[in-house]
Amino acid sequence: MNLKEFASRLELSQTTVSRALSGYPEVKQATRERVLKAALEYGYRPNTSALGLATGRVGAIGIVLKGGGEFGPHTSEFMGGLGGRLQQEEIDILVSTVDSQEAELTTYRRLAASKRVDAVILHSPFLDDPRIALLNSLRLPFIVHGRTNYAGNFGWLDIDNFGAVRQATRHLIDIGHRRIALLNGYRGRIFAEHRQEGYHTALSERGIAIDPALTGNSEFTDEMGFRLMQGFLKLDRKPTAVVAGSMMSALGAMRAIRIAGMKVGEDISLIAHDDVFPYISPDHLVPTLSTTRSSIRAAGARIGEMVLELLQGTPAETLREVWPVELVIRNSTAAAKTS
Amino acid sequence: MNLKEFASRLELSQTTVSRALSGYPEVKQATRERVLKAALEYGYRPNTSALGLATGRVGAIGIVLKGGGEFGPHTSEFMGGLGGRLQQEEIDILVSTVDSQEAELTTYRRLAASKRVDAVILHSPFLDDPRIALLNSLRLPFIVHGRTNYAGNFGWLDIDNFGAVRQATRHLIDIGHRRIALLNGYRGRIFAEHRQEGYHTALSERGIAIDPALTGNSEFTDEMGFRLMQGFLKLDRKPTAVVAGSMMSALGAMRAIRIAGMKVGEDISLIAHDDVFPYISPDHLVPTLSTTRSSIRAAGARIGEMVLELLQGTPAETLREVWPVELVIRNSTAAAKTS
DNA sequence: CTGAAAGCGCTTACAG
DNA sequence: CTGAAAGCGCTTACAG
Repeated sequence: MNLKEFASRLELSQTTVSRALSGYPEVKQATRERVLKAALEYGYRPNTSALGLATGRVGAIGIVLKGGGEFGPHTSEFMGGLGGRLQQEEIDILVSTVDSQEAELTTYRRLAASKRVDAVILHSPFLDDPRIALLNSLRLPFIVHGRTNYAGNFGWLDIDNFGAVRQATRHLIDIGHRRIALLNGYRGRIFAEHRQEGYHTALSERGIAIDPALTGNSEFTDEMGFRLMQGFLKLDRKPTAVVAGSMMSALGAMRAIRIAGMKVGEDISLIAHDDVFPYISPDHLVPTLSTTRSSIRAAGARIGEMVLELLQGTPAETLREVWPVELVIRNSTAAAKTS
Repeated sequence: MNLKEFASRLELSQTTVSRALSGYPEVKQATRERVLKAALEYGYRPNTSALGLATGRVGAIGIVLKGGGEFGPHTSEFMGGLGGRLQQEEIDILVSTVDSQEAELTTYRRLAASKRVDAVILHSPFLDDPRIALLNSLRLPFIVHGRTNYAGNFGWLDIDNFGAVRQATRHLIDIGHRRIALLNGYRGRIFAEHRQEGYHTALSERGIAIDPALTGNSEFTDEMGFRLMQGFLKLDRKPTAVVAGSMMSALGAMRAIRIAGMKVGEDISLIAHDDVFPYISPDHLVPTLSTTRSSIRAAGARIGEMVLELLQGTPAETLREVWPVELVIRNSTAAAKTS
């Protein structure tokens, strides 16, 4: 059913019905109630395309994902939070899949030119990310999950990756560890750079030399955690503690440690970054896992809110947040054995 | 830039430009080339809302996800495949998040009434799923990932869950196991029912009694695999073999087995269903993991194709596929110890 | 408080 | 092979 038919059934003009539905003040209360009730009864809803054409708003937020690796658990959780918040305003998420960085840029051009979304979420930014400049030039509103060094005027939400890893590393040093490994993301991604800095800072503060052999850069997967940990354990001077980038990396690392005949929380201490997945809890691992905790789902929800604010006219430069990260000590960390 | 401006720059009518862009045959070859070249140059693309209004097609396929659990690794992989195929036609995925079954139904009504998507993908169907009847009554085209018992006229793609588990269970029996556990999904979901039947059939065929204590029904997560396996290991008559529903369940189960001081592939045999995640390979586990293999990403891609065919007029009843599942024996399965 | 009508940016039947 | 114009279903400035 379209507006014309719906309005005629109510014996009102399209104008009045439209205004009643959109909450405009100039409609008599009784009329509005009658319209809203009838809309529910007939299941009338404005055609999105017509609405988009008339208002310029299409009620969708875009996110571009690389088909290969980016459809992972982190993205899922993030989108769960984002979608949950947007759903309250009946705004949906439009997912575009691409297979290269180049295709991603092309997709932003397409989304902007065809006015397919009201805004986009940019994620996992690089140092000086070319996507930022492109989105600015396309005048496509966006919020960044993460930060960049690009000095543009845009909103973002990031967690304190630097502080999280610095805190974790410091704690390990405090309880006697000197050979501390880091399972990090790929260089070039801002969050990985911040973590690396946090790690280096903590070590330097205590006068501990940095050994490049104790850093691994890869995806945050079980498998890569396993492989990198196996590599660490083959070193002549093995680490006695590890800071892992995610729960997935930690699971793989724990497996490698066990297979090598060592015990987590005794022979090797482990702290992982916990994005708070509903299906893997650090409290249920054996031993329970010390973590730096920050809900990526909550970040998604907040970013959804920030996008809504942005679209309502809030200046982008006021939409910037750094979330602190909490260190939670459990049983996977213990004082270094005196050798 | 809109069509009017674009056409006037080319000194052509909107009609001709529109036809050239849409590949209509009545346009002179030279004209078409000039238009296509200019479109690329100016970055002109039709406004999606206008296009949707004029044609009734909006270039998006919907998928409704429950915010809680459904944003997981299986969905991610599936969407990676789906999106990859749809992207070739510049069709995007519209994700709607809901938090209840009731909200899911409401969302289909909203999507249909507002003509927000051209079709939807239905996933994880139940026995006699109410969503099927609703989508039919809404006349919203859809393809089901999975099957249902509902006798409606619709397209679907499913893997042979029955055959996969029957085959795995049979193999374990063949190598001497009699106490075989099953880590399955929740009852009521068709795929879980099919797996349960495959398991029961294999046991019955060989005259092995079914012990309900050896079946666990839950999500396919590391944590649930761990917990359910711990439960099995507490039984007086422990299983000597396990069929796990996913790689995630298997990882948790392996952990539980190790913690109990047993060895996978020696004390306990394990076969897992492998949806082929790029980040967890059964060949890299220790021991390598025997699996029933079927790429959920490939299924997503094929379903994308089926949706496109459906929208082009292919009758739904001809769009039905059951994919066979391959049993791959690796080192996690071994002959039962003679006790 | 309500309504008639222009306009959003396309496609396409119709005319040439 | 090309174009003028109606129509898709809304919103909203304007008039009353």
